Amino acid sequence: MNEIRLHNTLSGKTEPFTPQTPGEVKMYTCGPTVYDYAHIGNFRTFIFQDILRRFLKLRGFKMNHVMNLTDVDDRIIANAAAQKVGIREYTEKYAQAFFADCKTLNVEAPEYWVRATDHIPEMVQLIERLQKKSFTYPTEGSIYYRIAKFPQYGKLSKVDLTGIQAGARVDNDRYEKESARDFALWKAPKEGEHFWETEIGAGRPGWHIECSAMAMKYLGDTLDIHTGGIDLAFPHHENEIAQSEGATGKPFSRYWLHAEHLLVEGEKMSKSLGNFYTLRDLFAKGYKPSSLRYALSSVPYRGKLNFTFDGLQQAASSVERLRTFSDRLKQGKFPTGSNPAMAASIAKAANDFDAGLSDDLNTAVALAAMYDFVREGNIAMDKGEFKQDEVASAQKFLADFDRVFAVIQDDDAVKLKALGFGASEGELSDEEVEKLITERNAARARRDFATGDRVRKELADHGIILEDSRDGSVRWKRK
RNA sequence: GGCGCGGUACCCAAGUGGUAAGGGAGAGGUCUGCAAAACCUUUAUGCGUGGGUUCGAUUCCCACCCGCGCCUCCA
Repeated sequence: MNEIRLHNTLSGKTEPFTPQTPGEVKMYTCGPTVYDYAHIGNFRTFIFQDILRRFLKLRGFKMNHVMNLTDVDDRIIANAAAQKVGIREYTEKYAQAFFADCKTLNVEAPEYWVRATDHIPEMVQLIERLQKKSFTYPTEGSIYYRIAKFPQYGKLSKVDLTGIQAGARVDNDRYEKESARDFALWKAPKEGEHFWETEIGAGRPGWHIECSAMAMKYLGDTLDIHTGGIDLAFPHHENEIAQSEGATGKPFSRYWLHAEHLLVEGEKMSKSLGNFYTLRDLFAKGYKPSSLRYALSSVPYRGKLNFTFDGLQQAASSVERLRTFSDRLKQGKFPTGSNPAMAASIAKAANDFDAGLSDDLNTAVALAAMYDFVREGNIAMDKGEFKQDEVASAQKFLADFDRVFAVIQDDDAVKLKALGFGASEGELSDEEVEKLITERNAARARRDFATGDRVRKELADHGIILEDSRDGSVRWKRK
């Protein structure tokens, strides 16, 4: 067990991680705004936080993890109005799609999924607390946060407020603010917009207040870890800090972790460049969920990830290598006895794996540890030197690996089918495959290789790959 | 302009003051009836460029070039 170290945006340093309560981690993740399907950039961040929570769980921590769905904002209000449906109805579709996408990518459900619109009273209460402490001021029915009252503002993102003039308008907000950086806690209703009637007036919440209110409701005043995409550090997280710490006077989160963005083919992903992808776009092109998960998790979270289709293909090959080895371990017949060298190799790999992830989730190093073991394991198996006594510990290591990376277990076809992909016509059933393999074996037994190869070709045309092994048995898999 | 990130082989990518992990791809080979899988060899005397510090730098310092992000909604 290596010391877990995480890079804290707050300090700008990589620090040893210890939760407030031993053995238990209070974590909050800024989830998606459900106004559309989530894209691969979103999932880079969500897979990062998933790997973090999975690793912490592997290390024995009990997770108390909250993830929100922002289901009220300008885009949602505008889109729902355009479609003449309520915002709940509008967002429900995308919320369900998001859950399905998470499931498809093996992004674990947090302990709590929370929605902004289910927590209006909590937000109102928090705003009232801030009002009592003079952190707010009203303007034309809206309520703003007075940043001048919170001197530490900027400590997370290191923004420098000098030069921002009071009263300046830096956006097209039509309400008057005392200072340009002041932000809305509560927005007065606009004509025809959805609004809530509350103790602090009619209106709807500003964007930042939901996270403060929900995080503190479920996790208490001080969280252990708060995660999100790098773009959220400012202003979203900075504002969360201002709101929460303004109200409680206590640190809001002890560690802040931010995932870098991804690029697509070296460029910023954007709809206008035509390089904007949702999961469904990729699955429709025939890529597998496991390939995407691998591609998005193999580059450590703090660096930019250049997403390319070539990279997706490479990821598919890498996953295949792991799966082939895993199958070999499962199906192989190993000689009795033990092999101390192999036992040592497994132990070293397991430790290197843990050391990699412990070092601020260095997934590249963790993967390298696995591949080192795969190579050594294959060599030993080829020589018949992989013994029964090591099977259990090897499988344990693979299982632990997959508790974090979650790519070895092969259920891509099932996942795709659930989303309505795959299941291409002409797909062979397992029985049909087995029948053809039997046919081929018979042909090979009488050294009729022409027939045997014809059957193999037929199977290949249906996406079935055969592997003849030395003992005469045949392994097969779907491409 | 302010703050920040990055530039390592064909591609992805880790990394350290002492001479470059791992994966993918290509080439050759072993095994195989042939494949597939696996394994072996091979592909950076060099880690954006130019200086400096040092016995020694890819790793530290300075300058410069290039790409990118945030500063306004954004994972």
